[in-house]
Amino acid sequence: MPKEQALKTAALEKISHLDYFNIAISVDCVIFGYDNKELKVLLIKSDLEEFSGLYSLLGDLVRPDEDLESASYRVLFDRTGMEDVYLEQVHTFGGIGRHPSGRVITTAYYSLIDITHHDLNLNHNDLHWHSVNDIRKLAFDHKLILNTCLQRLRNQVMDHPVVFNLLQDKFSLRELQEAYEAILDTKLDRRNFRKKIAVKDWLQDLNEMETNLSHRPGKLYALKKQYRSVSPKTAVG
Amino acid sequence: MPKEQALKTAALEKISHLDYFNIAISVDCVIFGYDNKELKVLLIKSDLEEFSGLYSLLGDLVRPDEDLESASYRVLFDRTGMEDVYLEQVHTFGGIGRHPSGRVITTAYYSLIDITHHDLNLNHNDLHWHSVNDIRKLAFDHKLILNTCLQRLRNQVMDHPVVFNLLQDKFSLRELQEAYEAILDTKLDRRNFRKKIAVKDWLQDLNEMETNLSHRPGKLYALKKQYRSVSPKTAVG
DNA sequence: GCAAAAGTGTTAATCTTACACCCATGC
DNA sequence: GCATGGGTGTAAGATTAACACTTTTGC
Repeated sequence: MPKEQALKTAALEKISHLDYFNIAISVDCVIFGYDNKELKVLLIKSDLEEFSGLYSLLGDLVRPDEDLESASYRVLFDRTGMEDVYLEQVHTFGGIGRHPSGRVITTAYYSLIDITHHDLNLNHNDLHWHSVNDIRKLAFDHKLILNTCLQRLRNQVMDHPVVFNLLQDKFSLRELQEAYEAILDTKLDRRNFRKKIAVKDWLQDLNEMETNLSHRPGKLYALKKQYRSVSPKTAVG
Repeated sequence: MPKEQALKTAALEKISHLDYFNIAISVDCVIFGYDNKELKVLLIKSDLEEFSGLYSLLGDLVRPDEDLESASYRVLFDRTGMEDVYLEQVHTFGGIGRHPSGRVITTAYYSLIDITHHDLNLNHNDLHWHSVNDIRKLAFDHKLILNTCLQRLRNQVMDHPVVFNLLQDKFSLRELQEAYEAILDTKLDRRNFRKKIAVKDWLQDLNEMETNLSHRPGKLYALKKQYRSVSPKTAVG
């Protein structure tokens, strides 16, 4: 059994044997990526017997000396090697029976990362990117958590410059539109999309063009510096 | 010292002496009311020495056999005597130093109640309704929690039929508009407001009129039955 | 020259805002 | 009859949605 799984299971078993008044708190990260025109989520094979064969989100218990955001960044860094990623708290799930090893309340975060980033380094054989649309069943209540986070993401993309976190630094408007279409699971009109994005004034024209294409290349853009924020505006919904 | 305060303090002190790995989880309820054209929030004098003289939100530790919503409903019922109130989770606050007695992570809920309801029975001398606009400083990080919940409430009122939870069953459009104005802290145009509400089709015309007024009485309305929901749509933001 | 995608503007429909007059009631 | 708020419609402006043709590139 790989080292960090052993650690996690041990910690949870310890908790399930502590006195009745104990409640553990964890964070779970819904790590979204984007590839091949599909929205992906990073999952790991569940290490619990009850869920054998099922995948689960990446999470861990919160340590006494770290706040929730730090715990989420730690999970992200430990699993992906990436820092400075976009992360936002979504909801806390506290159902009594949600964890088979004992009472565990979990706070869900969603995160957006560039799946092609050089720093990305999946440190575990059982970590895989799954197409969000193909996911049927997950361990624990993680399908509900995923759905809740996906809904939140969809509610944000038109008002906040977050989709860019899924893309490389330079991108064309086509790539951007396809990312929006993957997230929203819908087709968008090209002209209207471009107008809508132009009005928001999020983009910097790089005066560069795409290369190595078998068709007319598009202009390349980057997100303006002032919008490249790791954390969202103060906790709101 | 009143009984339930003693209980809460005792529980927290116990936790602060348990081993380092312990984290307690609580819920805090931002209970909004509406009176005299002002948005109010129910607060209690803090029972902690560190915060003497300050008010705090109503909260309690989560018990091992109840989920987060149940804990919030319990706090609400114990403090106000009211059941079936509107309640919605907003955010979880987990900063390391946020509670002087030890590590306490708290999930914030906001709630809307009819301040004139017969069942309302504030069971404690130190419980008071405070105008949201007048609140400067609260115990713990409760000012931040209040602001976060207020922001969430403001984001919801135009899209979801929640304001009605602050009003009596029968209300005039003027009363409704004044409640919106109190929440949004802004003046609204009467004709435009009525059009906007009419389009949503939330209201049932009761064919009754206001009485005992020194001016022309308005029609009375009620929220249509299908919108009288205690819990919001499944956890989203 | 053909395939593929880039780039671009107009019109109709919808939604939002601003704004003013007459009416019903209690005193 | 006066004070107070109830009730109502319209026009201008802003936003959104639908829609098609020409251009550039690689092959």
